[in-house]
Amino acid sequence: MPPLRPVDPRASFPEMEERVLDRWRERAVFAQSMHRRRGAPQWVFYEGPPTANGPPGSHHVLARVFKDIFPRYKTMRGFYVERKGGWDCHGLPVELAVEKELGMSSKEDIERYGIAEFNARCREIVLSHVEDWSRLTERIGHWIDTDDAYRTLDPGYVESVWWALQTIHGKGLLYEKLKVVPYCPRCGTALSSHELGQPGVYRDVIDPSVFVRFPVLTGRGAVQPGDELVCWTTTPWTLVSNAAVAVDPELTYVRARTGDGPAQIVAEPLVERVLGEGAEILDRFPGRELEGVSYEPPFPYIASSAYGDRGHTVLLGDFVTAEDGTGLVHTAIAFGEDDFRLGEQYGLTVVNPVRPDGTYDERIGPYAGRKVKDADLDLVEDLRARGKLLRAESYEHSYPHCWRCGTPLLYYAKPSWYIGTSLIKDRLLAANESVDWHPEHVKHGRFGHWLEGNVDWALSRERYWGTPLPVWRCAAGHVKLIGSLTELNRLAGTELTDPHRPFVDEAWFACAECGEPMQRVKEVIDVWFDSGSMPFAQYHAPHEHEAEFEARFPADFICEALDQTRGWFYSLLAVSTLLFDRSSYRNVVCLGLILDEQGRKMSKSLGNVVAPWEVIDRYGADAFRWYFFTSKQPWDGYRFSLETIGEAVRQFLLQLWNTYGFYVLYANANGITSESHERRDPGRRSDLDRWALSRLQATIETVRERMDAYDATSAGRAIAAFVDELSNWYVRRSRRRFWDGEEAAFATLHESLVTVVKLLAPFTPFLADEVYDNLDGALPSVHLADFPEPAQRDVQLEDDMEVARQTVRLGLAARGQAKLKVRQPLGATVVVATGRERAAIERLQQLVRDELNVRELRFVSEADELGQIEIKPNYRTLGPRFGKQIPLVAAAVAGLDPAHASAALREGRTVSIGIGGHDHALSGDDLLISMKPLEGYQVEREGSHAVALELAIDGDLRVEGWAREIVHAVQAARRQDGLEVIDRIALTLDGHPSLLAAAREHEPYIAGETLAVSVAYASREGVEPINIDGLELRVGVERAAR
RNA sequence: GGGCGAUUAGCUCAGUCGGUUAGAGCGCUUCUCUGAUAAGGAAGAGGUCCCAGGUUCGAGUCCUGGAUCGCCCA
Repeated sequence: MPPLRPVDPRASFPEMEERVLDRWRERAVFAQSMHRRRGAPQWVFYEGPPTANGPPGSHHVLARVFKDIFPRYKTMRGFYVERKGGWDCHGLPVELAVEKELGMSSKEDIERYGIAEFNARCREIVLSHVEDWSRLTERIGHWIDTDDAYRTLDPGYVESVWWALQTIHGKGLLYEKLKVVPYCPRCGTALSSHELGQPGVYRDVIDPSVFVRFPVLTGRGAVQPGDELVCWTTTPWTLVSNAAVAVDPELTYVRARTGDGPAQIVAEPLVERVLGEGAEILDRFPGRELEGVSYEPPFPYIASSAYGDRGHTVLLGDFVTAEDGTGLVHTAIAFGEDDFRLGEQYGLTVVNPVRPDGTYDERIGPYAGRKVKDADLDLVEDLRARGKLLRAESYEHSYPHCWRCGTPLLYYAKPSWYIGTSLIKDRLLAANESVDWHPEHVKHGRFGHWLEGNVDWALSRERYWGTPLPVWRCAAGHVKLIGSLTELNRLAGTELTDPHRPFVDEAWFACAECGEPMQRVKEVIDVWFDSGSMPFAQYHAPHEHEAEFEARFPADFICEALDQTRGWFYSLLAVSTLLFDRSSYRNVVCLGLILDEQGRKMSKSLGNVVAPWEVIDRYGADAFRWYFFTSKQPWDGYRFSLETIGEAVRQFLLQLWNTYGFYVLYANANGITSESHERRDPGRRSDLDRWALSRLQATIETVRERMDAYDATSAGRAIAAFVDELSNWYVRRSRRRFWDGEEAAFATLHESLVTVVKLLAPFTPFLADEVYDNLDGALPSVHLADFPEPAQRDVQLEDDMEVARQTVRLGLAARGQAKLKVRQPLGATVVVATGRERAAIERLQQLVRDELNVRELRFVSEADELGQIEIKPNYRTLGPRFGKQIPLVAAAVAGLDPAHASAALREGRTVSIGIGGHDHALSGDDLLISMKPLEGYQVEREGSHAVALELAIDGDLRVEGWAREIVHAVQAARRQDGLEVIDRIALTLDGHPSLLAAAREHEPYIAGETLAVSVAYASREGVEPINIDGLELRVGVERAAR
């Protein structure tokens, strides 16, 4: 068995990781990890497809490492976890990039250029950054199969989506309808509600706020012809198509006059705000009395009759409020959802004088051809010139913009295709009940509320690069849904292999009902429907591989950023509920935003973006991963900078690395190999060994339990806590045993390290594999190992050790207070402890003595020797028992004689107190004993436990202290001379006779500690002396033959 | 305007079922240990647990209202 690879304590993690990557490639570790689990129970992961038309950022690293850790964990737990990648290929972002590249600004440009050519370019550019993505994905250790990734543009994928729509249509849930939709005039298409949910859609903008006078033509009740209705709007461009005015039937309105102008109608609560102070109220009446009043519209371009009988009259609406405006709402039925509903209710005809490109059509006279938003100010001036304007102000509010091109959206009535998701709202809610959300509050909070308010899914987009809506229609309006290319080719007699536009648009066939030609409608579909269809479409199901789909539906686990609540989380749930009446996922982990150190969003304009490669090149992928997993719960978001990653490295990765390096150094020095451990004798393990292994078992339990609950944060922190105990207690207290080559110690540390790296493998796959490969190597990689199973713990020993460590803490604190360095031995430490605590410290007293450097440990159970006892009530037990009488109990306890009471409790008796004329017995659980230190001792205490140091130092102790100082000086000299830790030396000492005498007295000790094969007392003139207690010592160290 | 979340030391974060004197790491000061360590240990400085009410014997924790920040929606 060859010696272990030496470990460089200053190794570069990035370089180490590159070597591990090479090894993975060489040994095909990812493929093997899958292969070994073939046939095992499946654990299903779905990849939410990213769009690879830009380089990946740090937030993508976050998503990818969380998508990696749980599949790795489940694989090690024995599951078969297929990791099929995926790419989102269609959609407006891609089209926009191409438009930009080709210098286009409208749909006409695209059609002039040619849809075939345009789409061909989209196809090329959509995966333009797939190389960047793959490189980063591999480098951060995200194991996902990008070779077999699904792509939403593949004909098979599209066919599956067609099948889904055909099925949904078969259930009567697909329909076309005129509705007011948020519409981007630049992109020429409507946006779905979840597109409105994209970040950056709502922005604060300043719009005109105008109060317009509508002269009454036909009065009613108190309202006279010549009076004016005062209406308010922030979209002056819609005034040209004013169709009606809406009022609240229940609200009180007034007819009021200021100065000698005409009487004006406004809602009563708004009189002052609209008309100013001093308006004279002439009449007062409920809104319903205004119904039927007719008025002169603000612009003459569209005649009242065009809207029908109720055109340009007052109507009653349930959406009118008196919160702002005037209480009279200008209604343009083509440009507002409320307006549109009102129009439907009163049977108004929709008149839409705005063209799809956002310009007025020829009906709007002088404004024809102008972009509507740009006409706002001119329209206001027009009103002013004609005396129709009461007041114009500006108004700041948040307004939606196109999520890709930033154009302000118009609310605009147009025909669109919808899926009737609101009809299955109850089923969506039921499906959500079956999902475990992390964090939990999303389920009934953000996501649940979103489902409660479900509206029909606006599915169609009048664009080019997308899954074509598979709807064919004849002149008579008969509709046929196509579910596959085969079906289409059979009907149309074509041989299409690409389902995209424009080719698919040319396929036509005769209507089965009327024989007329059926043509495809022009729309493509919302890309979110594509990604929501991935559970089956990634396998081309149900057209083929249906078994694969069924075996991998639903997913056990998905993970995306929180902004996918209304994106992929919704589209997945909606599609699977529509088709299969169940959720397509069981567990979701949501991820938060990545902010900079100051808590600001990372953005190019602020220059605070941390690029993934910066982190990887400096600290490595494991550091990046470890930070994301353990710094906080992922959904809370991150305050992120290079420095915080550096801290993660120092805090954890280096600590583990050094512990590992320590093992290798001394294992090699002592000829210990992995095989040595196979014949180890567990019976010879010390308490410390068994403690470390018991803590290891506890860690395994915690890690498994937390990982099963999708809580990588707590699991990772548990590993870190164990590594800290291992390094700072186990190794620290066991060093001599490693120097001496004691096999039980090597076996223990070996088992601990190998097990830790198995626990760690899903977290920091590179470091874990590097350590595993060197220390164990039974398998080609740690990632092929089974996850550790917890074994029996020794809880008693763990508790005892905790008490011993507490004693050490107190003792060191006492030394610190007394300003006595640890190298100076002391005669005795007096420990106050009783019962279990005393037994624990006695059991582990060797450890305590060594760590505190005292010769003797004495116990007293009476704290009086060291300090005064105090007794306090234990509220946790007494509170529930006494309730409101607690203050009386506290007073009674304060009145007890502490020494007497503590003696009684120690003997297992109870203490009696009288409350309200009754005696109550208090047991040891009900009272907490602590101590106040006495003068004259250096006492540190914590609860019922105290440690006192005997400060007297006699000659013997002094000399031993000097001997230890000499050892320290020799070690420093060794290090300064660059000796290896296992080099033997010839030692020469020179200096003050007292020190030399001390050295002679303790020569075997000094020689043993410093690996000196000889000790000479001779002149070392010329060597810089060192000072021990004011005495000089000169140390000479020479390497000796071994 | 509504929904969800957050607010604890200079910074990053823990804080269990409501229970005694609210913790850790980083940074700072002083000391210390070192035969792996860029590490470790001890002490010090550093807190209005966002604010105000309420429930309770007892509130960082539960309730109500408010403030600020973030996200999502309108």
